[in-house]
Amino acid sequence: MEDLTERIGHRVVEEDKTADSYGGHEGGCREDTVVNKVGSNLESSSPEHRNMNLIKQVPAKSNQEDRSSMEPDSKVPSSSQKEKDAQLESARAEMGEVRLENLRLKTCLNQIMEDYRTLQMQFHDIVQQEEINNPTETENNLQATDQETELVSLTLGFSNDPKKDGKNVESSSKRKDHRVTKDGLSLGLDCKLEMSDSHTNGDEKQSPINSFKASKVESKENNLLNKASKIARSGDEEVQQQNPVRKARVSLKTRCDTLTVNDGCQWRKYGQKIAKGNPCPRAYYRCTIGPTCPVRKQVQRYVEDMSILITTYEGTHNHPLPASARGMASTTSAAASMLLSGSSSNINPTTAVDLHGLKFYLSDNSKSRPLHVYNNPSLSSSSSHPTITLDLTSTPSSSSPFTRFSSTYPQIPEFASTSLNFGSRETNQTMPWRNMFPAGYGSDSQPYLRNPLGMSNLGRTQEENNLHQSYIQKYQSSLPQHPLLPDTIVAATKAITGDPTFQSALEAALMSIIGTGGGGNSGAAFEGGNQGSGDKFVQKLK
DNA sequence: CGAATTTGACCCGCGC
DNA sequence: GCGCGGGTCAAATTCG
Repeated sequence: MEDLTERIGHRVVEEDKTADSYGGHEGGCREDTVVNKVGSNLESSSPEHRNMNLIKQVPAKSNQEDRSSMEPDSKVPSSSQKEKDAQLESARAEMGEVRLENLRLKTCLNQIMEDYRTLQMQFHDIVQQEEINNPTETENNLQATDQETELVSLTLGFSNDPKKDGKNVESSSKRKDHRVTKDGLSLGLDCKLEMSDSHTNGDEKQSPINSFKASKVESKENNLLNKASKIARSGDEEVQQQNPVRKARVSLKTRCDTLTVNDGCQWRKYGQKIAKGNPCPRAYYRCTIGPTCPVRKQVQRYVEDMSILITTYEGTHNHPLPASARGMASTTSAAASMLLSGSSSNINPTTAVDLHGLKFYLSDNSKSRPLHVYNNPSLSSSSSHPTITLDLTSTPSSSSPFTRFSSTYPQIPEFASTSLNFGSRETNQTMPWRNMFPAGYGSDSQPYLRNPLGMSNLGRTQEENNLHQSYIQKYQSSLPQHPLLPDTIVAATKAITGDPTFQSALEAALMSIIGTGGGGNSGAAFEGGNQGSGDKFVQKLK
């Protein structure tokens, strides 16, 4: 457990290296494909990787020479010919290894997909059974039995709120769990918030499904949440009144020349505002895929680097998402789940782990404010909006705001927040997610952010969570300990990774970012030939 | 002409 | 209580 992040970091780097050599589409690429992929990677690769790619090119090229040029000279081999032969031999051996590796990857991927489908079917069975058992959903069902609560275990919650008493936590978690049971995999963080909202607004008779349909009113209700919470009530509601629901936000920092990153969703702009401290206006968007979708996003240029776009997502989609948007949705909801449950674990608030270039910053967010409070005073900071920031820019360490965050945080603890920095020092140029949001990026064909499990932790059933846990444990036990990490880091990492929500968030984020060939994404290789990375990574995870 | 965007007004929370 | 700033609304405008 303790070195999960270390291992993941290790693997990401290793993956980065191997990705080029395996090239991989769908786990079964041919050698010429390797050459093509490698070639296409050259522009974006770092010098190290370029070299590696060139090395890997040799076998494939020589494979053709093998047939065409080798035969005539075979009877009178010169010294140079011997060298060539030796090269060819080694190349062949290497290719054989690659073939085997591809085969293994293929098998592994198929296995994972099979497991996933099985799980999905099991989940649907459970949902259907429950619907049969409880044909009419009423508020009574919201007071589900403990058994049912155990069946669908979610790690999200607001237990980090010191004011919240146990009773409220329990009752709210029951409602949340129930909601997820009924609504399926796509639900996440804000579904729970919505439940709380509707509950707060006295909409207790509304079933989760009905609340879905009737959620036209919901956005209004969200707006009026605080107003409504002022109305005197009894019991849980009174407690809730004292503990306004915190809406988690997920910020993405990306380099992007366009007005907004294309995340696969349809957005309608509903407002724009010049915020203090940033000459660039902040735009407000609402998801329009579902007419009642509560998801919103804010888009603003980063004041210190106008080429960086900060996109802040809030809420969870309450409708089926296009494939191109699923990865992002699962990543953001997983990150949000990590954020909301993060402070419940004993995390050193200054924990920052830099693992082979993949940096993770986690902090206690009990008083969290958006990280960009440091970097961009113009963005909002509200204690009711804990924010997790995923930095997908390639900012070097010297100018990385997150590096500054890491160093300045202890002096300004109230600005606690959580960030995952995917912009790394050494490997920025080659990280597979680096080009996630290039300018002018196609709208519906994004191969990025595929989650091979097709879900985040948010919508998991107990069985799925169990599988997930064993998956993580198996994965962890198969890896060596990192000898270089200081004990403090290891201890901090242990604390962090001990949080199952972190695990799932990390898994979802990495998986979706790296992408796989599964889940209807057949043939859609990651841009820049990193599909092989995903396959290999999946195999290693397995 | 309908949909999307723009933009000024308004509401609300927070700090002083 | 007041002012400030973030967020949202909705009428006006633009776009396809």
